Amino acid sequence: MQIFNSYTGRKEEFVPLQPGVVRMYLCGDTVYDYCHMGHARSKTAFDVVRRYLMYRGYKVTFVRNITDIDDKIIARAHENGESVQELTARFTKYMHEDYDRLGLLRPDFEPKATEHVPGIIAMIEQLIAKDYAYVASNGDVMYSVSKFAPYGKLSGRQLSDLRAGARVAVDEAKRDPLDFVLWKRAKPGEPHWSSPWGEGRPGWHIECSAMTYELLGATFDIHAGGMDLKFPHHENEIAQSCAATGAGFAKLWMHNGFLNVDDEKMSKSLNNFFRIRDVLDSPHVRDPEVVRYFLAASHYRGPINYSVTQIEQADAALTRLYTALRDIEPAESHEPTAATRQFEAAMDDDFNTPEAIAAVQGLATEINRAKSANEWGKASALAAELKKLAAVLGVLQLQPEEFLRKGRSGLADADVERLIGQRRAARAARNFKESDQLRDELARAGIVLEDKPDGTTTWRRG
RNA sequence: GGCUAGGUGGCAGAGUGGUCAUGCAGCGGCCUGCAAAGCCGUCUACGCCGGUUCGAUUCCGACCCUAGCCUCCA
Repeated sequence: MQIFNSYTGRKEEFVPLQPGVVRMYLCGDTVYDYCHMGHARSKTAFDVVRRYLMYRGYKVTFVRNITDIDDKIIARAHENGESVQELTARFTKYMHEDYDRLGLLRPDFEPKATEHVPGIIAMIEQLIAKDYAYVASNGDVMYSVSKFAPYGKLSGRQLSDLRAGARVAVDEAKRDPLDFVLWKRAKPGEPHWSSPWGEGRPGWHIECSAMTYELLGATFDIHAGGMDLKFPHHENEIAQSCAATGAGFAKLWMHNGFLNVDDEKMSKSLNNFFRIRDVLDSPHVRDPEVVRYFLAASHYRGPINYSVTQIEQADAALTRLYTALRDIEPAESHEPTAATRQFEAAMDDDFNTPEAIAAVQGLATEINRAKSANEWGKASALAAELKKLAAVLGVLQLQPEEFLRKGRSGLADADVERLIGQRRAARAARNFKESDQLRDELARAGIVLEDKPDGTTTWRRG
């Protein structure tokens, strides 16, 4: 299996540190607001990575953190007139709701920054002892970037370039403008923990270093996150962890591309911001699997453009798969066909989900051919294969009729059945004028009818 | 300004030194009372200019354009 390593900029053969076991860390969210589609993209991309590693027989330990203390959280809690705990508990709950709806497998560990303060303090003490960190004049503890020679390697930057491009106002307390905060002295009224440097709280970057160390060890297999975290967050994690432990930290770095809207980054200021729950509740999304299909239809490292058109295309493509599975009972077991080989080859090549989807769609065509030829045993075996592969992408987990009849448009199921009954009577009487009128009426309500050779009629929401 | 990705047919989106991506949409056919679904067939491509090559969308160089990062951010 080849995986693109952001650290080296190359595809590399994946060899876990321990045979058969993969330890993986994904940067989670800061819980001060609802999760948006960008979060969905990143989490779904690595959910697919995790599922495929499991499909390949690895035992995967998957850690995704929750940042439940930082400047934005404190500011938002203050605005809302609620405590930090109330705010973060609420948005953690919403996050779980959204991620569960998206069908993300729950992490094996979901550490919170506030529950790992002792480990954070211990690591900062290590860094000070090894002279990688210092207590600044304002009482904050800073990481001294210039002490860590490989700084900038992950993001391909030179310290000199960074300094030249720095647009940050120079902080008097820092010895170098690129130094970053490990421990922040608490201002009055802010949440705080006792430390050797007085009452304060952790900086943002240190939590991931401390929590990976505690849960996965000094070195582990895969560290993943969004492109935007590459610098400075992941660069800083490397600096902290390697300096503190003297070991190698993550063996492989994976970064997902952005989710854009109208070819621009999604942002609140551009008013092109989409929450996960609003998208899942929108009329174009009959089921969250549509969103998963949309996300899997692009490669995880490239940019992806969110639009209603894209969602509709994903719905059409997924509808095709479910349509193929209609009227078939998937077999208990099956022999893998060329589609499985194509799927695995695609996924083995840095998780090429678009190519994997091509294999899945090809399988749907094979099923339809088998059905046309009345080869039901073959269709049944292929259906089992299709469902198994699709499960890696997190789709095709519903009963076909359940998916196809979902949707917000149109009539209640009972009304649909009643009108179909009337139409059946009209057709039996060869009153095609009336039967076509009934079909048109249903079509206007978003119901698509399909007459089968045996005289029965099935329906779906279009 | 520095750094990083990318520019593929009507739309979306893979990939490859010379033969098919895939889905949707279009067109022709089969099926159907007519449709729908399905099947068969089929048309629209590889930013621009050079170079390497028997042959480049694919390799190399220049150029143009787009997005992202350099500041919290998936």
